[in-house]
Amino acid sequence: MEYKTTTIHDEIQQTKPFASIEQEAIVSLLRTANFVHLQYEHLVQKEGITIQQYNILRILRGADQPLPTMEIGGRLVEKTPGITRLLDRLGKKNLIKRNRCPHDRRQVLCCITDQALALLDRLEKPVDIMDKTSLVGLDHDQLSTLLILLQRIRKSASL
Amino acid sequence: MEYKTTTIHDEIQQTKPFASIEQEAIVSLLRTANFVHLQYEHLVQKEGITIQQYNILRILRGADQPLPTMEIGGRLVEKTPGITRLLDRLGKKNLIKRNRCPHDRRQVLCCITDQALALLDRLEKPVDIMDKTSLVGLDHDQLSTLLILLQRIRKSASL
DNA sequence: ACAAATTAGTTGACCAATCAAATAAATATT
DNA sequence: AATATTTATTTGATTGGTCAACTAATTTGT
Repeated sequence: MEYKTTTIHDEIQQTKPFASIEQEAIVSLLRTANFVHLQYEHLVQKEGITIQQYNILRILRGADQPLPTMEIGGRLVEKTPGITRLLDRLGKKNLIKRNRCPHDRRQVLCCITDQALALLDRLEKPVDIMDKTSLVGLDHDQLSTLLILLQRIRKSASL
Repeated sequence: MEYKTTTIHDEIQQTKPFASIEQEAIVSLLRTANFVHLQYEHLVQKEGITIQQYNILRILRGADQPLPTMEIGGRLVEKTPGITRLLDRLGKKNLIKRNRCPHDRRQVLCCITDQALALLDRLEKPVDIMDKTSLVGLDHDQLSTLLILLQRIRKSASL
C-alpha cells in the first residue's frame, strides 16, 4: 500500500513515493528543523560565532553568575567533551573567561565577558525578528497545535 | 507580554519563560527533530554506519545504477566536499565502489556493493518499525496536520 | 583551433559532536 | 589515615560539516 504524498517529494527530488505517511512526516520534520537551524546559523555567523557558541553565551548571561562546565552541559543537550572545546574557542575570542573554583578545585567556573554581552545585545533584535518571520505562515492556533503534536512525538519516541 | 508555556520548560530546565510562542515552537521543533534523529542514529549504528552513510546507501540502491558524486550530493542537503569524504569512508568499508566515468572523465561513478545491499536489508524492518513507533502518538489526521504545518514553516522561512 | 569559462571532484583547514581513556580533586569506606 | 569511589574536566581519535583553493576535464566563444 502506497501513500500519496504532498510536496516533500519535489523538494528532495525523490522518485519513489514514501512508504507511509509516518515516513514522510519524519523526513519533513528533520528537513524543516534543518532548514530553520540554517537560518539562525546564518544570523549569528555575522557576529563570528556559531549557534552552539551563541547558546552557551545566552546561558551564561541568563545565569548572572559564573557557571561550572558541567552545569552548562546540563542545560544543553551535549556531552561534556564537546563543551570543553566550545569553551576553549569562546575563550580564544575573549567571549568568556575561566577560573578554577577555589572551593572545589575540580570545577572550572566560566563567566561571560562584557564583549560577549555587547555581542548578544547586537543579536537580540535580529533573533527576535527571525523567531517571528520564520513562523509567519502560522497563526496562534496553528502554533499551539504544532506544539502539542511535537510534544506528543517526543513522548512516543522516548518509550 | 509574557507567554505561558507548556512542557518544554521542564525538559530543558530553563528558568526564564519563552519570549513568545514562536520562540517556544522553534525550540520545540529543533529539539524534537534532534530527538528523532538520535533514535535512528542508534538504530543504524548497530550495523556500524551513520545516518548520513545510510542515506547515501539508500540513494544508491534506489537509483539502480551508478551515480556520480554530485548527483548524490544533490539529493542530500550537503555540499560536495562532505560527500567526497563520506564516500571515502563507505569505500573503506566496502559498501560502495567508485570508478571514473569513461564518457566524462571528470565524473566519478559510485555504485553500491552486495555487502551494502545485504546491510540495507537487515535494517529495513527495524527502520519501518521505528517510523511507526516514533509517531505512535499521532493518528492519521494529526499526521496530515503536522505535514501541512511543517511545510508552511519551510515556506515562511525561505522568504 | 585555442584561450576562457564552466563543471566535477579532491584537499586542507577549521568547527563541532561522540566515545573512550586519562587526570585530578573531593568524598566515602574500611 | 589510607584506599577506593565518584565527580569534573580534559585529551585523543573518528565522523561529519563548511569554506576556500586547487586540479583536471569539458564546453564555449571568437
